[in-house]
Amino acid sequence: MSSRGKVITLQEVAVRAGVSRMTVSKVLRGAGNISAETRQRVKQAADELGYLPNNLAGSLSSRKSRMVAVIIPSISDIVFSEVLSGINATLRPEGFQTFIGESLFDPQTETELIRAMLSFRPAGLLLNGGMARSADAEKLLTRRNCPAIQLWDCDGGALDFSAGPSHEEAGRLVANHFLERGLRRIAYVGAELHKDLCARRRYLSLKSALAAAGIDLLSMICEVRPRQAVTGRFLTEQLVLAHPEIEAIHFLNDAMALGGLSYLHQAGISVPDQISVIGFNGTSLANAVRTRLTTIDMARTEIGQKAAQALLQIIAAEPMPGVWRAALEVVQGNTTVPI
Amino acid sequence: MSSRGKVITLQEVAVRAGVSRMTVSKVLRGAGNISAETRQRVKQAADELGYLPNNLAGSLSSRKSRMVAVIIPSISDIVFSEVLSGINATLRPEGFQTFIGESLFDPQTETELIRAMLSFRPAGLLLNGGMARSADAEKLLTRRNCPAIQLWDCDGGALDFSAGPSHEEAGRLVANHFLERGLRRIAYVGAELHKDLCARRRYLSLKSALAAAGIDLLSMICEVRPRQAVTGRFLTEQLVLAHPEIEAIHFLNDAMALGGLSYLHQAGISVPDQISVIGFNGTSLANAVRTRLTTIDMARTEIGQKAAQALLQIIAAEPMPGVWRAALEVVQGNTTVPI
DNA sequence: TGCCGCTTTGTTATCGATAACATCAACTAA
DNA sequence: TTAGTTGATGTTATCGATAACAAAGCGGCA
Repeated sequence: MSSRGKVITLQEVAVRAGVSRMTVSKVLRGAGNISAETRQRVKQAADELGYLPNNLAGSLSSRKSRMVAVIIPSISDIVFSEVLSGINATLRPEGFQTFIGESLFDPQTETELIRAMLSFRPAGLLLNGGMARSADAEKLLTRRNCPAIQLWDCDGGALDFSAGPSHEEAGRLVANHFLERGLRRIAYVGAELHKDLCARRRYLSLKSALAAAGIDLLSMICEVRPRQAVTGRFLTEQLVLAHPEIEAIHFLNDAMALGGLSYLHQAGISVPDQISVIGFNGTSLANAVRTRLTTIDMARTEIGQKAAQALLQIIAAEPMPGVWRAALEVVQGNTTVPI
Repeated sequence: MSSRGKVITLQEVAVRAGVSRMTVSKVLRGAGNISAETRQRVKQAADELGYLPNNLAGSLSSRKSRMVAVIIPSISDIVFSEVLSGINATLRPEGFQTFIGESLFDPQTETELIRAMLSFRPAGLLLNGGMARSADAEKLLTRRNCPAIQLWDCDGGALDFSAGPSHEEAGRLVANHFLERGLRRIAYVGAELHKDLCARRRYLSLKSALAAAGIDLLSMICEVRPRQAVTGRFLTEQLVLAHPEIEAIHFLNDAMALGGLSYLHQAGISVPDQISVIGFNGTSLANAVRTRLTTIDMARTEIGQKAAQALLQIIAAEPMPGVWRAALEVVQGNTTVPI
């Protein structure tokens, strides 16, 4: 906070409008009964002085806030931008502002973010599920002073509500998709599963669904490279060289799948004739490039909406613990054969 | 802010540790001279009670804050995630937390975000350049109570510092790249230029550079569709059908370029033999799919770093208006012929 | 012995708003 | 006329921290 010019407070506005601080406060919040004439005078004074309310003082005093804290693992993940749209579309009309923090899947960073955001006494906290959470973070959440909601995972944990897909279901859908097409030599390509626990659950679910059908899933997982296209490409190369017999690959997400496809094409491996491919999270990109990737899609915007609606309800009334489960849909592209 | 349990304040910690509020405050901030023994006792008390500082009160009283507000147009734009990494990498070690707001290129939303963030009296404000800014927003920025820095555009406006590429230069680079290869029937494909003023400047710069060479740029611009792959695909189709003579296309960004390439491939148009293509913003994706897109790259992380460093300096000392200009580099892919 | 200065801790006055209640005028109803 | 309402505005006491200064304890040194 640098010292540029004098800070305008309610007091200055009050003096200029010839009323008390309290009256100015009421006018600007639209509270209480104030005559039209006074209201007009106050507004004009505030405008002329360029008054900017100090939320620190306001929220401290009223113990209320219109700020909603959202903490997501990665802002570059296309996934979250759609969830966020849903959140904003629901909260902004109600006068709430969302402030976003990015944890980069790092528990330490997430903990500090939770602490920083809670210390501003927000109206609500929206957190991403499927992250390894530190003990400190858990403790902070226990002592939180606002409702907290889990996003991106319908398995709610200890929070007040959760909205997202079932990652177990996603794994099973992939298994079925491959099995229905008679594919049996199946591989999984992923990265950073120790960070992205949702992806990990999909992986484990796929693995056990296949195991139930007597199939052993081959895994190509790298914990140190990012969950991105380049990594998908690299791991696919490793996979194909080591296991040329593979018939199908499921990738952690669409970005990695696109990377993998780029290698398969270059290596002259035909998709889906020789190898079938499924990604996760239908993104606009996945359907606009040459290959239309078979993927699993869901209503991401709606996840955000449901989460925000739940938050509003919890703020208004009291309880409403619960879950909203996002429907998953396999989008048939041309990287697996249609049935 | 819901009423779950009693809120723990400095007072409760002080009582439990058998000291005054002030002592607790000093211990937890690491300020003043406090004996090791007292420090230990206070820390333990705070920990046992699960004390969470109230930043509203703290910042109000000290008129200092460790929060930095960042407002970006779109979190899904891969571009900003890298800039943000640079910002966080620089600010977090100094104990600052960044809170992000998303404006979606909407001036009204941006204005409300600026207002909301400034009303929390942040230590600094990082804004994206190249947005149409409302009069209210300008007024807020004039009366701001913290340093403000412009990102993503080295043309700083009225702010304290700016870090980013020169979009004029980018347009010229594209023009030269095409001209050097003897291409003369050139088109531009973009969207939402009334919102993304940086893109608009690149476009205008390209257009005038070509005009200087006696070439009339053909424009395919849609103001209502999003700046994404699907739009790139759609507009490219329109373009090619209406103007089959086109030899080169520059796209607003890599995502749109990938969409366009997908159409060109499907239509059996060979790249770069029949049509050369250049995108903007080398993204990891652009280099991992089948086609290696020729694009313009820059050190995005460094933009964030420079902006954050400038902020720290301005916070510490007083002045330091200035500019940091990000170097641009044409990355040769296989969508234009090498020279 | 008494004054000085250092370390450690406490006191008091804010920061800039809002909640809750008080006040006062005008007006209504009995 | 007089009490009772209602509407419009002001007063006082917080909210939970920190700044700035005051005070107490202690040893050193002339």
